[in-house]
Amino acid sequence: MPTINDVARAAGVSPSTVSYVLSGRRPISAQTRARVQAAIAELGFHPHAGARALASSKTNVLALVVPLRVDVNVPVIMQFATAVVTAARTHNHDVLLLTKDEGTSGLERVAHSTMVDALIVMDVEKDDVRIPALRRLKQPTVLIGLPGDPAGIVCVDLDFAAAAAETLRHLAWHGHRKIALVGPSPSVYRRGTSYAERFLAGFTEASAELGLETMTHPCEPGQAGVRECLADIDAELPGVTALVVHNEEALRPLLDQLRSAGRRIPEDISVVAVCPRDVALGMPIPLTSVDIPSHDVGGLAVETVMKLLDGRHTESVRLLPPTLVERESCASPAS
Amino acid sequence: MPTINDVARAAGVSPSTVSYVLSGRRPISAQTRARVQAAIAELGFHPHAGARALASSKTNVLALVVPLRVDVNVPVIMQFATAVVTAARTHNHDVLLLTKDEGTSGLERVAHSTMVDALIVMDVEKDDVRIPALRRLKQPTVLIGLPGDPAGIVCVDLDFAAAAAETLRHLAWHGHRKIALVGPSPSVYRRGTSYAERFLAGFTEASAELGLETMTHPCEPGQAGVRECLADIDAELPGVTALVVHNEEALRPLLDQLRSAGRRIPEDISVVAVCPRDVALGMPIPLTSVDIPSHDVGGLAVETVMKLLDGRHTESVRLLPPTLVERESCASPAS
DNA sequence: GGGGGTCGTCGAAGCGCTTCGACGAACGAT
DNA sequence: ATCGTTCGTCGAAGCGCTTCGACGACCCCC
Repeated sequence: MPTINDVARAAGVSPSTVSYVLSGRRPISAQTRARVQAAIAELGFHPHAGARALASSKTNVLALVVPLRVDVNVPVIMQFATAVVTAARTHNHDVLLLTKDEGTSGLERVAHSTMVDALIVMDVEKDDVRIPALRRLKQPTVLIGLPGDPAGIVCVDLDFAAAAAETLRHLAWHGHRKIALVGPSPSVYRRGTSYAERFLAGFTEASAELGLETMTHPCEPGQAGVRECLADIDAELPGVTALVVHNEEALRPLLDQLRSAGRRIPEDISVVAVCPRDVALGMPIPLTSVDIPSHDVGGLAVETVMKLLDGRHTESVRLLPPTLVERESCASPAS
Repeated sequence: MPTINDVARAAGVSPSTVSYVLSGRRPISAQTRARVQAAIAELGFHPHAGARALASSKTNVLALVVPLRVDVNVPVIMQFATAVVTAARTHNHDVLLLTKDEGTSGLERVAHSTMVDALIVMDVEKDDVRIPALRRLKQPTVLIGLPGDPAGIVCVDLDFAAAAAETLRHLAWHGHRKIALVGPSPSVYRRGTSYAERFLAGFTEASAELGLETMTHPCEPGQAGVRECLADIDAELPGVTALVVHNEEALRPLLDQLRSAGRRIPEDISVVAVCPRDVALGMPIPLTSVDIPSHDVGGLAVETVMKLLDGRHTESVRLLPPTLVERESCASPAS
């Protein structure tokens, strides 16, 4: 592996000049620059990342903390991750992958040992134990999600409360008055997962504002969970004409269940999903849905981190507005 | 951030002694070690990763290259990734996430700049353009998959040829003679994806050995693709009594399709899937399947990398034997 | 035509760690 | 007692890069 000294010698300049060619931090004459660049190309020189980090205190690496639980939506996580990696590369950064199960100590390890310049943390809970630790780090951090107390930490996410309101507005506009929310599994609520609570709160509030008759029900995974959930809904809110489904895994069995009960969509019951676009499109009937824009959120997280890294100011909480797209799962109730 | 010098001062020893306490590369008296460790704990010292990498030429970081295509099985990839990260951590390594779309240059970038000690590359194709580049790197590499010419590179994977044979043996044992393979989408074959070809070859060979009447058919994603695939199969191999499905995405629509055509599983038609265990279990009927042990393969990849890193020898191709587990989707044909 | 700037380049220091050689002390064997 | 070892520790060199201050050369303006 050639070093910067080899390049300098080959180009007949000093190592510092090579460095300045690379960084552009000082003016270098066109001829010199050309010679240096030729030498770099010829020798196949790549600066040593460790040496660079040591000298400049910059690693050009971001940490990305992903959950690896199974009850959480794998494709969504994957979309976030690829969005983050792709966006990071456009800013000349690489991504170090951490799993949530290392908890606080994992964050501290990579931060204290200066392996990364900044962190992006997914799957945030309401009273996330990692938050106090994150506040103490010298590296900037961006959360994907919204903890109970976001003070001192920058957060980005979809505006789930607005998303909930959006689904209800749409259904109300179609004329629905009795609407049930099929939520995530109870374990998600139990963990205090941020997006679940925000969606629930938005749903309840919008329901009151619109004067609707609604109920909410978590939904265990699997056929059995869905069956039970639907039964409870029918018992508690008889004559329900629309379902808002904020549970990607339940979606499929739920549609199956409705079909085998002879309830047609949208003739007998309307459904609005909250899920990634491709999931909504991959169902037997294309579902009217509020998109979960993993890609945008991931990209925004990276942009925000970059802003923080070069000291620019940024708002501390940034919630993306939801967009509902109409497909084929909503109609006016038969009445 | 305290440095090794701060620790040395606090413990009343020289920096090199602290280093030897950390690395254990020279004997240190119990008292000294205790004092040093106390100082480390008190100051919250973490060695600077860059400095360490520079001095020792070891980064304790692995690169993991994942595909980010959409036609490829997201949950499987995610399982690989988490298995790799988890296993890497047990060896005190972290994982840098690269996407396949950076191609050869991404590999060269992280390798030449000494960001990683070794690489693990997923989603290998038969004539993968990255292979020659990988051979040239000074860092050891482990492929998950099997290229056409694996010379000079270590590979680990499930033995897909054996897996195919296993499915046929099982179905033959049940008395099936007419069996069709529902394969991955044509684009997967077109790309020369290693596992698809190996499964196909194993299927064809075992079919001949067992004297079965079989056919194979790729399957486009989506309901339409499945419908077409089934129609072709019925046309080409009338009276087919069993299906081997090597296409995770097609699985669900395929079952739907069979059901709505009034073909019961396993009474009218048997199905063996090749997919991760949880996918097989998540279907309306628990499917008899050959497990794709992402977790084991990921773990094995890391173990292999570690072996290479400390100079131990390792076989150049390691294929895990498949295991078929019986569930409820196979029975003897009505005859 | 001399003073003040800017431009382009160099040299040296230093980032925080590992590692090698050296060296005194302690110890067992003769 | 003496010599050779092993044990435990230290000092210094160096890993490859960035960055700061310095310094000619050159240009512009009064």
